[in-house]
Amino acid sequence: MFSIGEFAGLGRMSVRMLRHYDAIGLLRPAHVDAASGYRFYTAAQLSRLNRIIALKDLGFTLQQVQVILDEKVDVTELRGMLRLRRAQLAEQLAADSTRLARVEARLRLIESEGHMNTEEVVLKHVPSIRIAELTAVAASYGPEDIGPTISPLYEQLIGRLEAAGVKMTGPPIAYYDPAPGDSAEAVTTHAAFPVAVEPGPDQDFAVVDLPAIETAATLIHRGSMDGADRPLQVVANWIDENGYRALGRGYAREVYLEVPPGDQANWVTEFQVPVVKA
Amino acid sequence: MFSIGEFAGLGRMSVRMLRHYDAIGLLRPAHVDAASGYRFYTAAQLSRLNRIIALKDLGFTLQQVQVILDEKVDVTELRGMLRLRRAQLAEQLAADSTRLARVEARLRLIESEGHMNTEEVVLKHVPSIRIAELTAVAASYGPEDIGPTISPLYEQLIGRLEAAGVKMTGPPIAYYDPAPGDSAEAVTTHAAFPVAVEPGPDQDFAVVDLPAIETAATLIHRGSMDGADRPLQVVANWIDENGYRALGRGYAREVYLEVPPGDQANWVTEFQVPVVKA
DNA sequence: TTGCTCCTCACGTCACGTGAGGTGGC
DNA sequence: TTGCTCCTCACGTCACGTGAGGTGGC
Repeated sequence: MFSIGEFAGLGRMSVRMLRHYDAIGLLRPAHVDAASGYRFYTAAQLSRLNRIIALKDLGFTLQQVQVILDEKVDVTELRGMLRLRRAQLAEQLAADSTRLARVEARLRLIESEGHMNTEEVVLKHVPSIRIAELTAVAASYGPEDIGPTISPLYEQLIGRLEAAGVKMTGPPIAYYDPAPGDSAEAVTTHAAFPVAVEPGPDQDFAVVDLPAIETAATLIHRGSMDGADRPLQVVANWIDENGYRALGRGYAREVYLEVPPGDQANWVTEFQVPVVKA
Repeated sequence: MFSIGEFAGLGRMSVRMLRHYDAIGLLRPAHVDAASGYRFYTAAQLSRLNRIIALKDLGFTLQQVQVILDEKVDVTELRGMLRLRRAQLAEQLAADSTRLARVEARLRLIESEGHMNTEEVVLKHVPSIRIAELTAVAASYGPEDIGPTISPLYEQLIGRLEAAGVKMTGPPIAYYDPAPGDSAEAVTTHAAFPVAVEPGPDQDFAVVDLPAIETAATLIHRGSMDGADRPLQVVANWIDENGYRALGRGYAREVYLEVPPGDQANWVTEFQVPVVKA
C-alpha cells in the first residue's frame, strides 16, 4: 500500500492528477481511510495507471481511456478508434506543418524587408452566388483600362435592374476572363450584382450562378481602384511565399464592399484570388 | 455599415466570435446603437478582422494577437514571437509524429495478433538515486541463474544494513552489468536498497549513486520472477515497434515494488530498460 | 401574427494547476 | 512546536458553442 504521494512518484504523476482520476472514476484507490479520507494504492494498480498513461500518450481523452479500459471495447471497436486517431493525427500534422510554413514565410519576410507588413492575406471559402451581369472587353487587366470599361456597365446594369424591378441582394461584384480574340492582353470584364431571380428571356442582362471558390486568397483594399496593383502584388507574393498556386490566370474577383459616392479614396474592396496548394 | 450578421458573413466568422472579440476588446464595433445595443461594423474594419484571422492562423492566442495589433510590438519583438512560435510548432510536430508512430504500431499489433495486448509499456524518466549494494556474478541473465544468485545477496544486505543501523528508504532494486571474464553470458548482479547515508570506510556494503535513466521503457510485472522472460520480451518488442533502441545491452533495472513473504505469485516488479530513439 | 435578427446572461468544454483553509502524525 | 503530507472546496485556464429568455422591425 502506497500513500497518494508515493504512488504519484512511482507513476510520475502529480497528486492532483490521481485525485482527478479518482473523482472521475478512472482510477479509484484500493483503499480509502474512513476517518481521514486518505487514499491508498497498491503496487498492482500501477499497471492500470500505466495503461492509462499509455492510452493518454496516444492522444485519447480520459473518457475514451475509461471506455477502453472498463467497458471492454472489442477488437473491432478498438481498431476503429485507433484508425480515427490516426486520421486525426495525420490531419493535425498537416495543419501544423502548414502553420509552420506560414510562420517561416513571415520570418523570411521580416528578415528581408526589416518591418512587418500591414496588409493581411487570408484564405477563405467563397460560396457560389447568383448574379445579374453585363460584360464588355477591356484592352488589358490594368486599372487604367478596366475603370473606363466597367463604370458604364454598372450604370447601365443599375438602370436595367431597377427598370425590371429586380432587387440587388448584395454589394457589386466584378470578375474577369481572358477575352477571346487576337489580343493576349484583352480581358472580358463582368460587372455584376447579387440577385435572387430566375434567368428569363426578356431580361436585358444575364442572370448566372457564379461558381464557388474552393479556396481564395483574399485581401481588403482601401482606396481607389487605380491603386489596385499593389494589393494584387501583395496577394501574388503571399501565394508564392506560402506554397500556393493561383488558378484562372490570377485574375481576382472583386467585391466592392463600400463605394461611397464621390472620392474613390474611401472605397473598400475585397480581392479574391482562387488558389490551390502548389 | 454592416450588422453583426452581415459582417460575420463577410469575415467568415460566427456572430458569437465577433461578440467575443468585442468583449475582450480585440475588435470593437465601429458603432453601437444606444437604445438596442445593436453592433455595427464598417467595411474598413474587415482589414483588422483579417489581420486577426491571419495571426490566429499562425497559432497565436487572442491575447498575443491583441498585443501585436495594438501595443505595436516592434520588429525585434515580433521576430522573437515568430521564432518562439516556430520552435513550438516544430516541437509539436515532432510530438505528434511520435504519437502517430505509436498509434500505427498499435494498429500493426492488433492486425497481426488479432487482439489487444494487456501489458502497457510506458516511457519514464528515472532520477538518480543513492543505494547500498552487494554484487555477485550469475552464470546468465536468465531467471534460473539470477534467482539463486540474488536471493542470498539480499539476505546478507538486509542483515548488514540493520547491523550498521542504516535505514532503507525505498523498495529493493536490482540491476545488471556484463561480467568481466571468459563467459559472454555471465552477468554481474547487483542487489541494492535506496539509502540516505554517505559512503564510508567501515561499511561491509558498497554505497554508490545509481545514475538517472534519461528515458526508460518500463513495464509492471505481476508474479514470480521465473516468469520475467515474457514481460522482458514485451518490452523488447515495444522498443522495436516504436522506433527506439535499447541501451546497455538491454539489461533491465528491476524495482521490487511489492514482495509479500511466501508465494512469489503476488510480487509486483517494475522493469526499466534504458532506451533512445533509434 | 409569424420569422428573422439582434441582445444579454451564463453554463459547458478538458484536464488538470493553484491557492485557500484546515487536519493529523512525527 | 515546526514541517510534512494529506484532505476538500472552488476558481482559473482558452476560445468560443449553445441554450435560455427576451426585444424590435418587416
